[in-house]
Amino acid sequence: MKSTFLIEMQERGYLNQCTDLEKLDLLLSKKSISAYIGFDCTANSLHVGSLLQIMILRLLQKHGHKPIVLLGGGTTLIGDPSGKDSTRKILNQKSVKKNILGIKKLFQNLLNTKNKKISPIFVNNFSWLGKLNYISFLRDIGSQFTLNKMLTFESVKLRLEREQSLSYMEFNYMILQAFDFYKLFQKEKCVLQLGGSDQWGNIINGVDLIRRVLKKDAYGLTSPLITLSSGAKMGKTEKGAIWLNEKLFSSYEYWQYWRNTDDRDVVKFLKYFTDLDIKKIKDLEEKKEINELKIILANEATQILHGKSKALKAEKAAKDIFTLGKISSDLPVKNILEKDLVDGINLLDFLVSNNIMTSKSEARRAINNNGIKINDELEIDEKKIIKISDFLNKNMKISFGKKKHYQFKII
RNA sequence: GGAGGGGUACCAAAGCGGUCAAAUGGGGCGGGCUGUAAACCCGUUGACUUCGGUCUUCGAAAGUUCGAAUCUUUCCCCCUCCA
Repeated sequence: MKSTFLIEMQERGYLNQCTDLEKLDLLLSKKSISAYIGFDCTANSLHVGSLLQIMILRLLQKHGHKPIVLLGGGTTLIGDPSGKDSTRKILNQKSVKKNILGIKKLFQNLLNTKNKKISPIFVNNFSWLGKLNYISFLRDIGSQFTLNKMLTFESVKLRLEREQSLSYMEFNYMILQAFDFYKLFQKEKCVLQLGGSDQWGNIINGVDLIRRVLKKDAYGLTSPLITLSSGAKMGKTEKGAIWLNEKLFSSYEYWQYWRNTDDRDVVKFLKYFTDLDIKKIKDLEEKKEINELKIILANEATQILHGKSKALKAEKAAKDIFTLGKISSDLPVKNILEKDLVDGINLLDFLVSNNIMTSKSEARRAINNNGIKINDELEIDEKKIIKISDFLNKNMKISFGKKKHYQFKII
């Protein structure tokens, strides 16, 4: 391989399948190109499950290519059936719009927006899908797809085999995604679509469409599905997703997520989710002890998403809490109004309203299981009222279990 | 289109008139051990509660009954066999 982008893709283990690796390599080594990845807008933030795709966009920039971030404002209204064995609920336009704003904001930190040559282009496929004319779309694009072929795709086959219903609407998803690629090829000279391995079917449809209608070459490249050594899916703790948006998942929690990586996954994740180069990772692997590696992983990963100072703070907080066993001033802080504390706040309500627990029953259970600590002291009274006196120098720490710590400050 | 089997909590799966907020396993959460890991052990796992209970949940709706996840009817969905 000649192209530095593909070489690094391979080294890091991002490479799964390509429509034509040799030709693509030749093209990439000769000139700078535009490549796109589509993101579903089913929530107002992305979660760790999308992180690998984001890392690939970053890598693209690193090697001088231009990323296109396609926000699926149109396709999210339809719902991609790939990899799902049942129809998911359909969002309305308003929430999709809101989600797009949230997701777009994430990319500001994650991608290089300063260097004009490689700064990302954001597109929303609703801008063309939203005004399609049904008849002409069927004639121009629909005619290029045969049912015979469409029925052979994994996403379709799976549903049909299991006799799970697949609506006509969802069945069209792959055509819409193919059309996206076609549009971007025309509008932005985008010659490459990237995606997870579950997108393979959708991607080759786009490549085919471009070849057939425009008689031009375009390429598709997929990354492998990440599985954890424990067998679980990446990105979800069962309690909830690991969100990238700091409001949903604080930088401290994010740091902890990586710090708690399974031993067996650490090196793999260093390659996947940090900017450290491969040599450096090999070197670290030999020289550092596993827990040090985890800290490096947590620092690097947090830095990419939340910036260096947040990463350092998270590390410092972890050190204070776990190594020194003291209350840390570097935890993210939530402010509490002094006037709200005058009458005191019921602990159960406090835990729920600050998203530490999802229900009062859960909070009761946590207390009964010796899981709640206030300022590092076990709290066993579920009727406890939080008062100003629970704050030391206007600060209070609540811990749930050994790992989750929350800091509150009176203002 | 015909015949049979089935839809139970996050998942799998038992229950088949009251003792059922529903056995068991997996998963989750908390505790212990440890290295903030894995493995293992213990506890816990619908919501609200003045801790007496109350409310919602066994595909959907209606009904029988003092009482239904359990019986009846209709509907929806899945599986197997036949056409």
